[in-house]
Amino acid sequence: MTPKIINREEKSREIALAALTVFAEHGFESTSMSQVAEAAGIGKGTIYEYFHSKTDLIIAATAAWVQNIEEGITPLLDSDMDPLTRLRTLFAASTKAFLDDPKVILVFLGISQLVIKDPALGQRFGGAEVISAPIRKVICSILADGVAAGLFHVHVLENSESIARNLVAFVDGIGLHYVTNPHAFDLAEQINFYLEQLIATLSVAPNGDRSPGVRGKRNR
Amino acid sequence: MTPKIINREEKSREIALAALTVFAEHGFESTSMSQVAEAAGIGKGTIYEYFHSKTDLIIAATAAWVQNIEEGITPLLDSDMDPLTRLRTLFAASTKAFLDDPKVILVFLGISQLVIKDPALGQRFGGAEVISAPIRKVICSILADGVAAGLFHVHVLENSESIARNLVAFVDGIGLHYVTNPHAFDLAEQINFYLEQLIATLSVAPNGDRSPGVRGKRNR
Amino acid sequence: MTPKIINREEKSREIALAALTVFAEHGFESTSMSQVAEAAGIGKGTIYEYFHSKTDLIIAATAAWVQNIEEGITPLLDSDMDPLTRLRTLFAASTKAFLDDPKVILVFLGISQLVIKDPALGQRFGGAEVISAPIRKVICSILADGVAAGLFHVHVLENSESIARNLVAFVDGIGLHYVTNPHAFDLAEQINFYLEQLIATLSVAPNGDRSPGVRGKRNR
Amino acid sequence: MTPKIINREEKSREIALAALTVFAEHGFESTSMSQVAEAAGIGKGTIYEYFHSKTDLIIAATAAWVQNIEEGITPLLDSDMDPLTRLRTLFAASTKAFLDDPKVILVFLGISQLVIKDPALGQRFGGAEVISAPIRKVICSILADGVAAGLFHVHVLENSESIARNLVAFVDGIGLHYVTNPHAFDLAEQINFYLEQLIATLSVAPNGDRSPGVRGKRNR
DNA sequence: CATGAATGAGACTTCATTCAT
DNA sequence: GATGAATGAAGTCTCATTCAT
Repeated sequence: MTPKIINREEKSREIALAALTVFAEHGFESTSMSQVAEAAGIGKGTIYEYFHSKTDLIIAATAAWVQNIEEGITPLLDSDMDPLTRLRTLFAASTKAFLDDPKVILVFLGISQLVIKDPALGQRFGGAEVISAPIRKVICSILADGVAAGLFHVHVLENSESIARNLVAFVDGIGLHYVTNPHAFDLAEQINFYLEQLIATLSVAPNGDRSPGVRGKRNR
Repeated sequence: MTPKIINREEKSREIALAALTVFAEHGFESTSMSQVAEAAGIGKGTIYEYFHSKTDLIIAATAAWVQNIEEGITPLLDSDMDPLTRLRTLFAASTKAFLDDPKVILVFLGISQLVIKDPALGQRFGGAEVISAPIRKVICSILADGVAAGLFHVHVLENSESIARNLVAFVDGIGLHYVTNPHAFDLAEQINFYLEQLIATLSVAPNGDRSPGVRGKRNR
Repeated sequence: MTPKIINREEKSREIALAALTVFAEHGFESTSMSQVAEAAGIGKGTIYEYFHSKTDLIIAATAAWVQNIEEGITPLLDSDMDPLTRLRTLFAASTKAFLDDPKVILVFLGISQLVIKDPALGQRFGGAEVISAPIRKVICSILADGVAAGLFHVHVLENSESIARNLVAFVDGIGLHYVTNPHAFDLAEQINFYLEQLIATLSVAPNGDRSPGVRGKRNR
Repeated sequence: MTPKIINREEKSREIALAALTVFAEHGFESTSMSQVAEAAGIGKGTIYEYFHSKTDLIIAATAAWVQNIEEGITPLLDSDMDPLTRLRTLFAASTKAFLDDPKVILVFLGISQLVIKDPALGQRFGGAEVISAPIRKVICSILADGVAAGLFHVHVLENSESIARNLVAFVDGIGLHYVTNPHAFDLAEQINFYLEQLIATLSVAPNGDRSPGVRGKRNR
């Protein structure tokens, strides 16, 4: 009469997070549902009470991952720090994330492979577009604040979406290269190089000269 | 009685190229050795005469892929085109490669996952470092020529390795995002935006002012 | 505080009938207890309050099915129609049942398989013997009436059990063939052919000649 | 260079026959592929080299079964025995088959369930229609010979297909009832009763009177 | 050298049954 | 009594790899 009360929402998230951990450790295809179950501390069959298939599980795991990222960077959204510092903090965080747990990108690769192989899944899930959305949003916000503060050139505004998208793509790309051969180069240095180069491009030159880069789209 | 004379080298490459094709179509883990054999027009067991394991095969396939890329871009190395045109041509080619056959990146993802999961493999193989080497070399060459031609600032020289590495990482990153959701943005436009922004940063400003971006590394 | 008063008998039958429906739709082994629970509008665990196992459930479902049949044909038992009409009506009903809901035979197949696999179950349950009992009883009754009315030869009486058994077996057999390939033949026509042939055999010939068929058992 | 030469046809049949044995023992759904493999003396995976799925396997097993039956009864086709003896021999054989190995009908039930659940399979496979074809053919042949020999009434000819179909259906039906509860009745006696009744109906009466049963179809 | 038949470990998934609430 | 969350055994099927020919 009093059925066991379970918060399905919460338990789903628990399982998804556990899955995230093991997917990040061994990759999606190489991780068995048994491993996920063990990591979640539940029985194998229980997973299927919450997720219809392994594919559904990685989608949820990815969503949980995105949410984690989002929660981590949200403070940068409404900060009273100056935009440059916020941008550098954001990058430092991304760098640290890669250095601390380089394999998380395996989750990204896993979902990417699924989406590439089954485009219908991409339609349903959104792909990297969805994953990168929160961080792109923060970047755009910072750029807008920078323009408002007179730090960045006004033309930055009209290109902020593209700038943010490229920035995120770069970080993912360099991160992927890094985990593939961590001894080849210094990740932090490389990201920092990109960042300072970008900031220089965005900034209003001290002498008032307009940095031309941000109007690149018109040069096609 | 006359033993069949076989050029192991050549046949290995044939198989590797066939493997490249199917890996690019379905992904590494989702491709069976049978499919590879069929694509290569040989028996399943024969593959094992040339490669010790499936992992060895994707390594060879990746190497063949890199060689393909290398051959495709070598003309840009010793071209008499001006550096800017060569740079734009190089980017245009990369863009075209992604647009024409987006799934090739599955090969890259496959080898990356292997390397990430088994770092020892990374040591032996080199990871993305090796894959991107030829293209980075070409970029560095173009940059050097640009500096020599007075188009790029001299400080570009000391950072050309980093510039090239970031550039390649960006293209891989944006390409990965693209194949994951081709409807989200215009790949060519996005890559072009990055390129022109970069060129602006590298170029000697008309007024002789030094573009500050290329010295980013000093700002750490 | 007042314990809910539940008529176990009645609820058992409700569940059994719900089970009958889904077993008839998908077959016994292919139907999950969840589906039964859903069809019955109760919780999965509740089934086990009334039935010890899935096997017990199909036994009960079969019994309920038999009872349904029984109730459907009982009117033919004490009818004032003449025996021939009653016989034809009975056959027409059987034919209609097969044509209307061919899959019900899945229940029969399911229970048969169980019984065959576990003969002990057969001992406990009775198998097709029990299922066909009511209809055989009606047939025997009709035959007796027919003899009494002078329509059927008196020798029919001593063989009525065998006649009824063969008749039921035939209908099951032809029905099974039918559901297996409904396009192969016309079920109604085929059953009708059997029926009229049988009636001819049973009937007292107009000229008073004895139909020899009903004495077949003596010819062994 | 000299690949192992395997007669796929023959090995397929071997496996199918082994499958037939175990399916007949435990039923289709209750038999695991491991059991089939063990019965066939091969590895589990080997089955899938010859059959695409478990469903394909039971189709092949059924076909092999039909072929066995066919081979067993073919001698009756061109026999110089008189038609009545041939008919009785055929029935005796069927009876013996059921008594010797009652569970074979499980194969029939298994395939029937599959076909009922997936009508498309029925289209592809033919259902009971195909299984019973050879035996119906023999029956029709015997009936024709009987008419030619003046034993059976000429009207038998025009109904021989229906007679054969009903006959087979009856045997299947009574066999199914029998295996479900072998203690309920005497199978041989019951089949014999049907047979002699049928023969009586078909036969030309000694006094030249036409047996009316064979014209049943006209009585609708 | 070349082949493909054979294999068995292991993957995903289903489901009858139990039991705490 | 009633429930449904939890489970693990078991099932079907895949596939990298081996090896006799």
